[in-house]
Amino acid sequence: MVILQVFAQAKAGATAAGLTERQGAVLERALGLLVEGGERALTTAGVARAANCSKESLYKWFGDRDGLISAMITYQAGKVRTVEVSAGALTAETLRRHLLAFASDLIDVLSGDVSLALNRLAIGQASREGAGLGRLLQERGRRQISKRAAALLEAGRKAKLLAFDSADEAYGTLYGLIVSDMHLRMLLGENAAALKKEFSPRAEKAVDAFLTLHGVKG
Amino acid sequence: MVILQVFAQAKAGATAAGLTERQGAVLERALGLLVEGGERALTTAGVARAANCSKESLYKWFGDRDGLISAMITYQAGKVRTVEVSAGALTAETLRRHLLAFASDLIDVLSGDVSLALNRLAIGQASREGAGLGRLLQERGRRQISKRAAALLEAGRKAKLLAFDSADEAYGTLYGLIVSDMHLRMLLGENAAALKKEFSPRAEKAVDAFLTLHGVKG
DNA sequence: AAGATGCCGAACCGTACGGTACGGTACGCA
DNA sequence: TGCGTACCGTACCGTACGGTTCGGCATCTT
Repeated sequence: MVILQVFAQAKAGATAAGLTERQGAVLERALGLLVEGGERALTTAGVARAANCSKESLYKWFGDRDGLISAMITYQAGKVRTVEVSAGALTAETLRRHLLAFASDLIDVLSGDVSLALNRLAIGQASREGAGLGRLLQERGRRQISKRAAALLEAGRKAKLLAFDSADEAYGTLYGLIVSDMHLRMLLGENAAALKKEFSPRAEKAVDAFLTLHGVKG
Repeated sequence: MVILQVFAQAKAGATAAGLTERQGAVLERALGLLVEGGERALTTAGVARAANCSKESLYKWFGDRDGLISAMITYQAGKVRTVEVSAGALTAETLRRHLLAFASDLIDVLSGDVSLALNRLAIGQASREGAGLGRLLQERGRRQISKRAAALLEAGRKAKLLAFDSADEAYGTLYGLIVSDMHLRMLLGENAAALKKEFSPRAEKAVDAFLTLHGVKG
């Protein structure tokens, strides 16, 4: 059984990707620029100026602009960690609590400034260049969190508290119930804080609905 | 009670927005460019060349590049129509059939080339410029389809086939069950046809799940 | 002490884009 | 026949960006 814990740690993002601390700091500033002004603000000159480094160093470290962006994604992904915590036997109540925690963390992750900015960037470039950034973002970001959820669901099934055919499909149901169209609306520019405030209270209903669909009555 | 029917009609998109047929044709070409090459391909010179018109005319008709994009959105929205068809009394079976049709149409709309391209464009520009395009897209695109769904849900409640507190919330549940993360994955560049093929069969399960949650057993 | 390395800051280059201006043409109208 | 209007095609302008180059400085190594 797992519990999902999200925490941010700048150094972890850098060292996880085999980067100098200085390079991590540069990526941090680049992310700041991206969050603040979108893709338009993410110019090589702008990053160099904001990070007090030279463009020469940027190109030496990251190759080109796309390399910089890729590094930003992996760096950011390195900061978000999901911690596995084994616990005692799963009961209906603890399962529900874990699902609620997952829902809350999921909403937190999706509504984060940097997450939204990176998703916007990857989506904006998805048309040209065969979805490389999109795959990267998917791989480094969504994959882990969905793996955690799958593990939680699997534990629920083993404890005979949940019933479903496909864990992936069940996860899709859980995700849809929690997120609905919140993420898209945030990406389109709706006030993220307001939407988060609107959807957080619904998380409980979403979990209850999921348990109605897939819970084993006991 | 409503049935949702989606059809495309080029002329309707133009005249609905008070545009010349020629201007509609230009917007059509512009949409083609956008679908084909993403935002990078949507240059004023490129549109002029592709549509055999002069840049001068583009600026006279649409003001500037943003005006062109806005016109493209409203033009495209004008092509997608939801037709209200009144019918006889709603039964459990017809309600289910209508929900299934809605799910299918929703998946069709979200996975359409032009829809994806416009959503990518609006999302890419959501950071700068106070989400103007995003609001426009939301207003002209999502709003109508959600209104139709709300009407259907309301009819279901009136016929004592559905039970829910908030129609908006129920719609959110239905939407989440149908779409899950399909839309986002498409926007990030995953093969849209493959995803559509993956999610279409699930539509039935989604509707069944929705009826499990909100249906009145009879 | 002397070279090597790593980096900064600034200048530079080619290109591409948004927007404007202008000459030329087809068409409607008096 | 002459004039106005609307439009096309092209050339043009200013700017901004990605990427490269270079001079200079500070630190490290031998």
